[in-house]
Amino acid sequence: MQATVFSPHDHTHCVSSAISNAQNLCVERGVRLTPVRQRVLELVWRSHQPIGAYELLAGLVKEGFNSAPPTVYRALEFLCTQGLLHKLEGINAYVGCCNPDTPHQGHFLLCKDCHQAQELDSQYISLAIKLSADQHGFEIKRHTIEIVGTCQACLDKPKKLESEL
Amino acid sequence: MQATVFSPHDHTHCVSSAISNAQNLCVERGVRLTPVRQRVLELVWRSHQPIGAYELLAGLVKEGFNSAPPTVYRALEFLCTQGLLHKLEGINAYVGCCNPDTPHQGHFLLCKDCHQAQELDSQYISLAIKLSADQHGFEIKRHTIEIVGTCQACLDKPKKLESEL
DNA sequence: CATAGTAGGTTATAATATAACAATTTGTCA
DNA sequence: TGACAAATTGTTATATTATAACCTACTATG
Repeated sequence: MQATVFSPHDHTHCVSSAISNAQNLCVERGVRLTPVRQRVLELVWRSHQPIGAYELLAGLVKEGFNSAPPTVYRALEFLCTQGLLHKLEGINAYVGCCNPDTPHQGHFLLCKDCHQAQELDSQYISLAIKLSADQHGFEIKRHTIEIVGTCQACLDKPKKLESEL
Repeated sequence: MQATVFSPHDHTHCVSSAISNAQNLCVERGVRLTPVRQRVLELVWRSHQPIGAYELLAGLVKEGFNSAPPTVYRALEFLCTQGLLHKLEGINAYVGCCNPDTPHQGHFLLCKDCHQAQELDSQYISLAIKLSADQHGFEIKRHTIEIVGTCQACLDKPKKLESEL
């Protein structure tokens, strides 16, 4: 089985490579990965789960950044526009994009037990969507695919007892 | 081309048949389509676009129903649970389900010009999603598919002049 | 170093959603 | 029927998510 966010891995490495990748991309594109933006990106990547705007804001505050919502929302907007993050609409939370070099739409598996999000890259899903849209003469701008359920790791865990629920 | 919400049609008919269908379904299932619930369902169906909770609430108030948010959110929860409505997560709005008899997940085309939502029933999309999930040993509970773009009708309209934008 | 454009600071508020508890209605069965 | 349990709705308050508007500061470039 391939490595996923659901399986154990060295997450520190994920974070640092995501940041240096983002730095390179921003230079190439002539856009600025300012301190706030980079910090938000790091905070998202450090989180083992999709993370909400206000939780990110709390993280920024701890490090002396401005504490007003627009700060974090502006950074998030920039990062999403650059394809460095994806927003999960179903839960109002953000996750790092694994492959920001090639612009694409996020497809996600969201585990309702461990709350982790695995980004998919399925040509089949994209194709099926394109076919359906074409049948309706519909021109696609972007799409949101969020699949909620239980990941392999959580399925393998022993079931919780009633008393623990 | 098949009839869609994007093409002209007698919407009054859509509303009344949706309501009577809902009434039958609720009887069959032994659940109660109370006045508030039915009114919310009607308001959603009457709207030619996906409609938000607070706009629905305003509609309820006009007719003497209670004006507090829980009123409408409870009705929406009931209607979504019964599969009579779908929620569009990307825009926090609700649309009537065209086929509530057979429980299913909604797949939607959302036109960013006319703001109408067309529900799809694509086996290909469902299958592609199932395949991807299976590859990851992921057990699907539900999924959200929202495709944003421009519908056929809006593509056919003459482009707006700069001055009109 | 002027200046235009971009980014960030600050205050206020809008929009969306839920918690908690009380009151009422409905179904059911002794 | 009348009493009780369960479901529904009313009510108040508040939590959560997001943006508007306006001002200040930084940055790149000629």
